[in-house]
Amino acid sequence: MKKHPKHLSADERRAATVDAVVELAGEQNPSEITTTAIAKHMGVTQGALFKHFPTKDAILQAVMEFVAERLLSRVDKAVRGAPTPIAAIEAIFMAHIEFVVENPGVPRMMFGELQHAKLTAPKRMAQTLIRRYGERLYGLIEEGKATGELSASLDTSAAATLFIGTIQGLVMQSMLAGDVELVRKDAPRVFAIFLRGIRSGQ
Amino acid sequence: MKKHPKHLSADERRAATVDAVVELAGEQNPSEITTTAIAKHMGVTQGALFKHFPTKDAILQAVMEFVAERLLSRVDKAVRGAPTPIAAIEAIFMAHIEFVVENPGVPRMMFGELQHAKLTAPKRMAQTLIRRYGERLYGLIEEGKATGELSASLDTSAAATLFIGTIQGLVMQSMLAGDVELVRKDAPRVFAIFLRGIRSGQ
DNA sequence: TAACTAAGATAGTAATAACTAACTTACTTT
DNA sequence: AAAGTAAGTTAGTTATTACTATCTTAGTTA
Repeated sequence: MKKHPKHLSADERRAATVDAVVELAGEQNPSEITTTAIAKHMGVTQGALFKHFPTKDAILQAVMEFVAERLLSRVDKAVRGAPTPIAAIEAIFMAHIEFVVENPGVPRMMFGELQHAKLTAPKRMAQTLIRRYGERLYGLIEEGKATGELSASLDTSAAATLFIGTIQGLVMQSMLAGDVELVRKDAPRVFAIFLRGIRSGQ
Repeated sequence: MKKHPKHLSADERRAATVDAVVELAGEQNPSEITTTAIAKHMGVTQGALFKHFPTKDAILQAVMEFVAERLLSRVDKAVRGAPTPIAAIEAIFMAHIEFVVENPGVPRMMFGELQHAKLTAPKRMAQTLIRRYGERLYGLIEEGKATGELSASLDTSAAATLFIGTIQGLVMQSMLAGDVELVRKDAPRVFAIFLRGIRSGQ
């Protein structure tokens, strides 16, 4: 509910819709976000949404696509600026945390989508995102083992799982406390323990 | 849909209702579990549920109470049988994983409840459970630091957060793969990394 | 400026949700 | 065995959901 130019182009309206969903997901249970709520949040009637999306699922899919693109591009950027595998892993971690703090609705939506029994379009998007994310992690960890920075006996896929879980745990804490900023403060402390678990014995 | 004695006592019917919800949560999105689905799963009409619970929220609250009791009693049992703090922490971890594998709907329900914007009764139950769980963890970690098993410089609350996140990450993996058994296999490998992160220098 | 098109509003529909009132069946108690 | 009660069924009500058909307005092009 920021600015209300009545008429937007189709592209702009679609982008505004995605933004609205991401914002709403930061305030309320993603599974309770109705098309009416989305429309109201953008200052438009509910029916107008269906001029730009054939179905609600298509809206959610567009959101997941947007999120995937944004997050992965940040991850790639973080990797590029890091001199060593460990530095890259830490950079990814912090970039991810920053993304979560800025868009607290995103992990909640992701988790919500994954819970669906049948394989909906947005759920498939979420799966693809995590898979691609995991692949990047896997590669970096293997690289770290090769350079000797990380323990040679490290279980790579277990480490990747723990990495994602570490972030997940922080998100959960923030949901419990109802305070997103808490994540930013706790992140380095939790990451330090994770790092100690994977780096080569001094 | 196992056995259908038409008439049960109120207590039995309430227990059967809780069981039904836990089972359903293992198969489908918890937020999509309707009172109709619950009733059908127990071989009873939908209206019958409201002879035993005033509202749907009351059903969910009863489920959370049941879950909290069950999980915490397992945790306490695991602690009692462990000789050292590290052994206790590992026992809790494995007991929790076992609980999750047996009741895959539980973590999904918990996470779903926490996502609600307003503080519903079941959400408060979930918060209390995690808080009490965290307190036990905190105490054990401090104990481990005192005995020298755990690194003296360890950040206790960060370690507790990571512990929960470690389980959360495993659950997420299982939801991605759609295979709960996977958790049981991966758990020891992931826990090993966590342990390496918290225990005292080699 | 007239004609056309794209975006939005209005006012619906059908499906499904939680919940309820009235009735019926099974069990218990004396 | 009669009477009372607890448990369950039937058939609703109201509210809300995603989605849609029809009309109106704003913006663009000839």
